[in-house]
Parts: sequence; C-alpha cells; structure tokens
Amino acid sequence: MQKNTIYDIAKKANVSASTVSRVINNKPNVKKTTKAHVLKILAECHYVPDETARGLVMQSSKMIGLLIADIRTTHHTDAIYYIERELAKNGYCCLILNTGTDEKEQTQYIKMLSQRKVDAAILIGSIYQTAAIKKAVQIYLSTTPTIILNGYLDAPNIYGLIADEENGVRNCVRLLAEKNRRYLAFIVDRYTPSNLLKLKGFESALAQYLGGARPVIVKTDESRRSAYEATLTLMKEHPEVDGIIYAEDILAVVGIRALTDMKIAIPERVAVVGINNSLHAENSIPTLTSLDNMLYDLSLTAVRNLMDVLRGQYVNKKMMICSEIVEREST
Amino acid sequence: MQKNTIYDIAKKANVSASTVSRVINNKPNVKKTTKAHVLKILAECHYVPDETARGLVMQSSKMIGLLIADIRTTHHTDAIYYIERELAKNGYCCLILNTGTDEKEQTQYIKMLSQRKVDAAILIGSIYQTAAIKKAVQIYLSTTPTIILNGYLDAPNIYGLIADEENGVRNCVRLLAEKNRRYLAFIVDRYTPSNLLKLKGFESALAQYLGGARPVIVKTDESRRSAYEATLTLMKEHPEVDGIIYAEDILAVVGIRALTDMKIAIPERVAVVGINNSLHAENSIPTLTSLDNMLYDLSLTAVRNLMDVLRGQYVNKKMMICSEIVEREST
DNA sequence: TTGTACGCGTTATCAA
DNA sequence: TTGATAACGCGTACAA
Repeated sequence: MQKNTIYDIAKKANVSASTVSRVINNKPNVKKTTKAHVLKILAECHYVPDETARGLVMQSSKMIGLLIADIRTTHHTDAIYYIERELAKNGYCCLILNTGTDEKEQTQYIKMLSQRKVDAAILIGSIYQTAAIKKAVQIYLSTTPTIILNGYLDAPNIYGLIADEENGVRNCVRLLAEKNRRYLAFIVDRYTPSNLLKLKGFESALAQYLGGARPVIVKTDESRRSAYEATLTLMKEHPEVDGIIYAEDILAVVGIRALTDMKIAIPERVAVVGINNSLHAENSIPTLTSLDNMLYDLSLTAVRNLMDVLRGQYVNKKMMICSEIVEREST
Repeated sequence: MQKNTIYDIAKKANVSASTVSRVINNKPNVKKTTKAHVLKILAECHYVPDETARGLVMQSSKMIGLLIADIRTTHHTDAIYYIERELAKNGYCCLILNTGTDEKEQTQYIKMLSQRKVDAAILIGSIYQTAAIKKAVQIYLSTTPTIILNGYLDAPNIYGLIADEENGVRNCVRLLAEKNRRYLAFIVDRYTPSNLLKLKGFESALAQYLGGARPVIVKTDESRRSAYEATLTLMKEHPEVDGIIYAEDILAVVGIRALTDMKIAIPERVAVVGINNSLHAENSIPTLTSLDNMLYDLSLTAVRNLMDVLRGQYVNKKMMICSEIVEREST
C-alpha cells in the first residue's frame, strides 16, 4: 500500500493532521463540512489507522494474549473459538501461543506477552496453575490482568475461573449409584490440577453414596491406545466393576470400544460416563453420558470479566461455574 | 510492571539510551565493560523491549495474520498448530482471526490485518479463493506477502500452495477400480474450490478407469447427521454402489456408521475412502483408508516460503504438494 | 567508544 | 473550530 498516514490525508484535505485525527476518532468540535470532506478523502484513500502507533501513545495494544499448551486438544480449541469471537466483538485481537508443557518454555511465552504489550492474558487450562507460572506472571505481567481458565493462582492481578468438576464428578457417582452401580472405576490419563479435583470428587462421593466402596483408579499414559488397553486390563482384574468414569470424553469413547470388543453390554453390564460433553459424546455408539463443564459459559465469562477489569470495574477474584450431567445411552 | 524503558535503564547504568539499545541488539562498538554493566542492570530490572515501539521504527510488527473460517474444524486446527510453532521458531507471533464464511466479514478481517500491520498473512482454506478476497487484499494488503493454503489467486503479492487433491482423488478411484469396484459414489457437503477439484478428479477418473461409469454424486448439507442420512438414501436408491468416497474423513466415519447399521459389510460389500488422513481415519471401525493431503508439509512450506519472501528471496507463486493414499481396513 | 537528535504514526494539550 | 507541538519507546545517522 502506498504510504498512507494522517499527514498524507491532511495534505490532500488541506487541513492539519490533528483535524484528521479528530475526524477518525469521531471527536467533537469539528465543523460538519470539513468532517464530511475529510471523511470522503479517508474513504477514497482506503485509509486504515496504524494500531501500532496508536497503541504506543494510548498505552494499549488492544491485544489479548492467549496461552495454551496445545491448540489441537479439541476441548481447548472450542474455548479459543468462543474467546476469540467474543473479544473481536469488543475490538480486541488475540495473540495465540502454544506453550507446550515445559515450565521454562511457558515462562518464555509469558515474557513474549509482556514484550507484545498485551492488555490482558488468558491462560487456558488448569496446567497453568503452577508456582512457575505465578512467578513468571509476577515478574513479566505484574500489572496485566490475567485470567486462568479452570485454575487459580493467588496474585493481585490474577483471576481464576473454574469449572466445578469436583462436585460434577460427585454427581456422576450419585447418578451411577442411583442406577444401582456398586463398583465404580475412574480412568485418568494425566494428573493435572483439574483431574486431581475430579479424583477428589470421585473418592469423596464413593464414601458418601456407596458406603466407602474401594475406589478403583487407573492411570493410563497419554496415548489413546492406552485407554483401550487400560479398559481391557481393568475389566480382567476387576470383573466386578459395573460403572466407569473417564476423565475425558475421548478416553471414554476409546473405552467404549474396548468394552464393545469384549462383548460387555453398555449400559446393562457396565455404565460409562465421560467428561466435557464434547462432540465425541454425541457421536459415540452408544451415545455417551457426559459431564458438561460449561466451557462456553466459562469462555464467555472469562472475556466479560476481563473487559470489566480493563474498564476498572470490580471483579471477583475466583469464580466457579457449576457443571451439569447430560444423560445419554451409556448410563 | 514499573515503567521500564531504555531511558530508565540508561539512567541506572549511567550511560545513554543509545548505548543501551546497542547492547540489547548486540551491536558492535560497545566497550566490553560497559556492555557487561548494562547487561547486568538489564537482567536485574527484567527489562523487556517494547515490540510495539520497535515495530514502529523498524516498520515490521513481527506478526503474521492467520485467517481461518472456523478454528474448530480439526483439519485447520492442525494447520494452525504447525504454522504457529514454525513461525515462533522464526521469532514471529500469530494473530489468529475467525472470519466466518461471509465475504463482507472476511473483508473486514483483512482490513484488520492491515490495521495491525502484520508482516504477512496466511489464509487457511480454499474458501478464500474468491474475487472478494482478491479485491480486499489488493486494497488493504497490496504490499503484504500473502499465502493461501490450498488455494490460489493471481496477484503480485499472493502465493498459492495447494494440495493436489484432484490427482489424489483420481488415484483413489484407481485404487477402488483395482479392487474390482465398478459403481462408485462421491459424497460431498460443500462446494468449496477444494471439493470441486476433488469432484473433477472423481469424474475424470471414472472415465479413465471405469469406462465412463455414471458418477453418482450426493450433496449433503453441512450437519453430520446429514451424511448419515445421505448414505442410507444412497444405498437404497443405488444398491449397486460398491465404493464410496467421502469429501472428508468425518463424513466417511459417519457414513461407515450408517453402512454398519444397514448391515452392509465393509469393505466386502462396499469399500469406503475418506480424505484428510485425520485421527478420525485411525479411530474409526473399521479403520478408514484416507487420502493424505499432506497438511503438515503444506503448513511447513507455507511458513518457509513466507520467510523467504520476507527475506527478499524469490519464491514460486503457485506450488503444489502431492497427496498420498494411506490404505487401511475400509478398502 | 559514546551521546545527541530525529523519526516512526498516532493522540492529546494548548494556544490561536 | 483549527493547528502547532510534545509525547509514546525505540533504532540509528551523525557528531563528539
């Protein structure tokens, strides 16, 4: 594009740069006719203001940094989609960074956010609930409003927004108990803060609803095959199991396949529950009962809260959004 | 963070701002001792340069704009992941925007890219191969290197990078013909430029390998259920069909379920082929033969080409990357 | 080897 | 109602 600054426009319109600026920003005290004239030239030249320069003087980049371990995990992709769209409505752009799971790298990415002068940051996933992140934020983003999605850290500028998965899982156990299940297992792939809460809910609910039945907890590694194997092994070693909760829908879907291959009837012989209420749950055969952790509400609230903070309004530091069970064929 | 400019650092180090700048950018002609001293203060203050200001003077934002219709389509998410990681290696950040499919909105987003002064743009998906986009790019990004992933537009600053899906589909037909399939159908959900090429390949291959068998082409709408219904109807109306190619793996997976529900043996009675070689293909039962359009290579090449263009090197305007069939149980 | 002065494109203050 | 001028934080000729 041919260089196109407010000075170029000013020259063509025979006014000063400040008048052009006033027109662009719709400020008062501009004569109607000059405004119309400038507006016309602006349109003719397809003038677009330089947000970089604007940001420099306004001390606001109108950009929000989004940190995520790996954007390919579908659950997080959805969150990013909701967040990006909502931020766009408010005139903000998203700087999206895949940080991986290494703390050193994550710290580097937080530094990048400060370098890019983002107006705020959203860390997506409970994995950011660590001491390393807290320290990095204190050093590099000490005055930048920061939200952790499904996690919390205690710092003046950090806001936590968490899905109440602990109670959610408790309710899953209660549901299974009501369906006369007595021997429940929980299959988990990673010990994230979020998953640890799910396990906590699982164990306490067993005590409450199933008279302290011994919890069977299986830890798989992160490949999907592994959830398949884990399910096979589980049913061999604990044939009494009549209900399985998986830490995520994807694991459950793979588990359902394993059970089907073993000719185990779902839900007659074994009931299955997943978490996330994702598309996987709707598409599996049989369809999967799943704990909806309200990702959409979580995302929307994150943005709303952030906008409020940026407007200087008071916002609660640690909010929780209730989960809900969506019942389908697998229970 | 307490304000922290090169001037603040300069004061603390008893040197001028330009010396600090020289140290930061590792320029020559700085006395070793002063350099060490400045470096120490820099570290103590956790100084981070302001990329915004830097961008203003260097006329380079070190940001690349990524346009995508909807980041939630898994195939594109993968592309974004590869691209983001590769760009990060080169010191670039990604501005990711969901444009939707409306041309007016898409134009607005292109305008935003120019406003943010991105150094280059990557448009992900053949849907950007439209006259409206071409015009918008010419107006707002006329000097910004722009790559279309899986598409092409003829303009001085636009580079096309396309998967050879036309030939890929031709090879799929040949494979099915070699497996003695005679009556092939193609199920497609949207007439994107990419899908139109697949159809073209399908029809020409029928002429070549199957003596001009009448092509059965079914257009579904974009919901997944619809692919299920379409498959049922297809098999009722054309019971002779013994091979189906779906425009995308997801459609094929849903189709496989429909066939299974109809007790149609795969691949004995009907062979099935998908496109994208995504995780869906690996996870379906039976596993799905799929055309790999080399998304990873495409993404990597896009970034490499872009970096070359930014370095002022010559880059071919329209490149093609060959597809490959990955055979699995469904054929 | 180091410092001064200017410009990048914009907004804001103040004077005209 | 308008225009000149000074920031914003940085890089870089040019001068010292």
